[in-house]
Amino acid sequence: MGPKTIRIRDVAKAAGVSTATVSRAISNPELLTEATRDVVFEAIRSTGYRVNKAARNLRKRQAGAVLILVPNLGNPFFSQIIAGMSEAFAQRDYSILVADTMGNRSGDDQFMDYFLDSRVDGMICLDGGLTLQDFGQLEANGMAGRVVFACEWVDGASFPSVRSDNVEGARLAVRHLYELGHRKIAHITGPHDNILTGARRQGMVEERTRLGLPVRDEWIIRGDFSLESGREAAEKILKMEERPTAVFCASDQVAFGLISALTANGVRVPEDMSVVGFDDIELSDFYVPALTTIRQDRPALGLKAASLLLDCLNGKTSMIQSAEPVVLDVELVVRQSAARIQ
Amino acid sequence: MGPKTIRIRDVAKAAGVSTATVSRAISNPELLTEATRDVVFEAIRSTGYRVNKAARNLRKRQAGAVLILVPNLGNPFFSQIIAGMSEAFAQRDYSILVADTMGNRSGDDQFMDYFLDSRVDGMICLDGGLTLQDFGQLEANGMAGRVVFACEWVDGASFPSVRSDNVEGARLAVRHLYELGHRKIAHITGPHDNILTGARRQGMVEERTRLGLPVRDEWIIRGDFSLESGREAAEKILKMEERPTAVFCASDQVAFGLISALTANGVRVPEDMSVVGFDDIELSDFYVPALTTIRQDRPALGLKAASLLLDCLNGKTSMIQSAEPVVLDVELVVRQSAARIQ
DNA sequence: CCGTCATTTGTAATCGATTACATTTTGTTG
DNA sequence: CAACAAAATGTAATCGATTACAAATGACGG
Repeated sequence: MGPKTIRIRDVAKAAGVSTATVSRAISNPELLTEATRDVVFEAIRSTGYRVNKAARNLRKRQAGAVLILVPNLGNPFFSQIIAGMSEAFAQRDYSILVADTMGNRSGDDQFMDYFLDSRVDGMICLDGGLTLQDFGQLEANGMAGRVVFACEWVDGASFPSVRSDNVEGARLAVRHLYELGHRKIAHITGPHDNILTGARRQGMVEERTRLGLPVRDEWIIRGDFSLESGREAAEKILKMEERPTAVFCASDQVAFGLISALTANGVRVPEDMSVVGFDDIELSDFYVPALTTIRQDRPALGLKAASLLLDCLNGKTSMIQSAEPVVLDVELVVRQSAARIQ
Repeated sequence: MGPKTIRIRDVAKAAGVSTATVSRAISNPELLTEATRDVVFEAIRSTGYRVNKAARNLRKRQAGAVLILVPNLGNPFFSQIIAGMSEAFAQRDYSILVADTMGNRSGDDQFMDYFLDSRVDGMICLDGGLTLQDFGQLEANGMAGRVVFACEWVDGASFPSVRSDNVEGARLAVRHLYELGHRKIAHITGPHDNILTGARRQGMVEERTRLGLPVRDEWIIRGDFSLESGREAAEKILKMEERPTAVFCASDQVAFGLISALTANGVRVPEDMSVVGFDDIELSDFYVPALTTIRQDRPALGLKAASLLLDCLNGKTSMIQSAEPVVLDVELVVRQSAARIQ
């Protein structure tokens, strides 16, 4: 039996005041006389009191926690964003629950349970793969205004969101390759139902058209952001009758998979083929060759998403209204994986 | 404003029974007649009732959540372990809170707050950097028996733990290099105060001695598991008067940092220098060259740690007693970064 | 020194589920 | 069918903090 728990009542007794006063000392200190406040705080210290969150949450009808929904925790891109968010939430005394959807498109709405069980007050969704049906659910249960999207988003749904300028990122990548003399540029996309896939491909195609580059259907290869899909794409590229001289990949992981397989097949990067990624995860600077890529500002993404959600939860309705997505600038990071065409 | 919440009382009314019966239908269905059970479940379905976790937690004096304490969420090695755990906990209806210590050795015991605020019932600690003082705290607050260590651990403290066979892993690495003809083998360690650092270095040194290999102090280079420290180590190696022909790194990330910097300086891996890592994160198979490394079974680690903790929390004291650490086998994964000496 | 209003503090209801204990129902047996 | 045990269900206290409302205290002008 551990030391028996100290309730607010015990503190009240020790301080010679009512429980209401103790409660106020904690959450609205300005309501109290300096004298009482001091007495109460002293009592809190001497008893070692800590508020019981379960009781508080029950009474205040809130959970004191937020859910972060990630498509793949194993991907460092996401885990580093989370690291950023966690700070913002910890400061405001929210706990963070993390759930990995594992690309689970089986529509079991598991994330919904967190809301329905009142385990969380809000959610940051890093997974744009939610179906519109899920959204019906969300709104029907009055959870609109408690959800913020980060990185990904859902077309047609008007939740606050923070994202990088994906279209511009793709343009930057293509332009960079163009300036290095490349004309035959391929693209490995993300999964076909992903919203980022669309944005990045769109930017890529637009810029390619604008620059008057040749177009070949087979130069747009379907991937899924994963290492493995980069490897698979490499095989396709090696078999092409007209091989591109450069590839823009929808993620750094894809780029790694691609380079790894190309190298294994005797195609040197960047001498024989230039490669550009997207994300700029930490490893990109340490790959061989160091990866030229588009940087997303992960800390800013996490922080901004966190503060958007906090605003929503604290009734800053102005924020909720502004369904204008927050779009963060991206940046081309030039390293060694893309070179002037030989 | 949403549809007003449905309380257990509402279900009771709908089913024509008492709240106690409803509660029992949910948590001890075997106590009820099949008939009443059916009536209650039907009422639950028709009302769309969901238990309020805050109320339950308050009454049951538990939190329904566990804390996972990670030294660095950005490291895929950890995030992939978490992915494994999360499944085990979700099944048993526990939420997981994730906190990143960010290598925070400032002794602010932040993780303690989660317990004291009764936000979590238990913790899995992936960070062996806790000081003995922290442990005094833990035990003083009756939190022994609620903590499980995974991967890392703390010497002298007797918490249940799951870990890989680090010593054997290091031996395997050295032996492999030996068999490839290497005699001058260096080692880049983890941070000096880390428990894994000790185990891996010990295995390395033991095997080196056993095989009668030459010893040079400067061949043991201090790192900290990070990419950057691998890069720094490369500089030291390049300046050595007697350069080793192979390096065993305490983590895959270190190996990447090392290879990246060596390559940038014209030292080819594996032709001029062999490198072996530790962990076998997903990327290792996609690095250039693909990394020869020691595989830790991450899914098993996560799963085992999770079930150990669940056992503890559910009073399987037999488990708590057995302070014998669970040690999982490691495996040498041969790829391209270590080659026969030329 | 009193009345009025503002400030500070206290009392007790409340959040919603669980469970000890009490009561009723069912089943068994002589 | 009475008598009793076992099984099923109900009643109400409880977990611990918050807060609406009530009461007390203090300030101040006349």
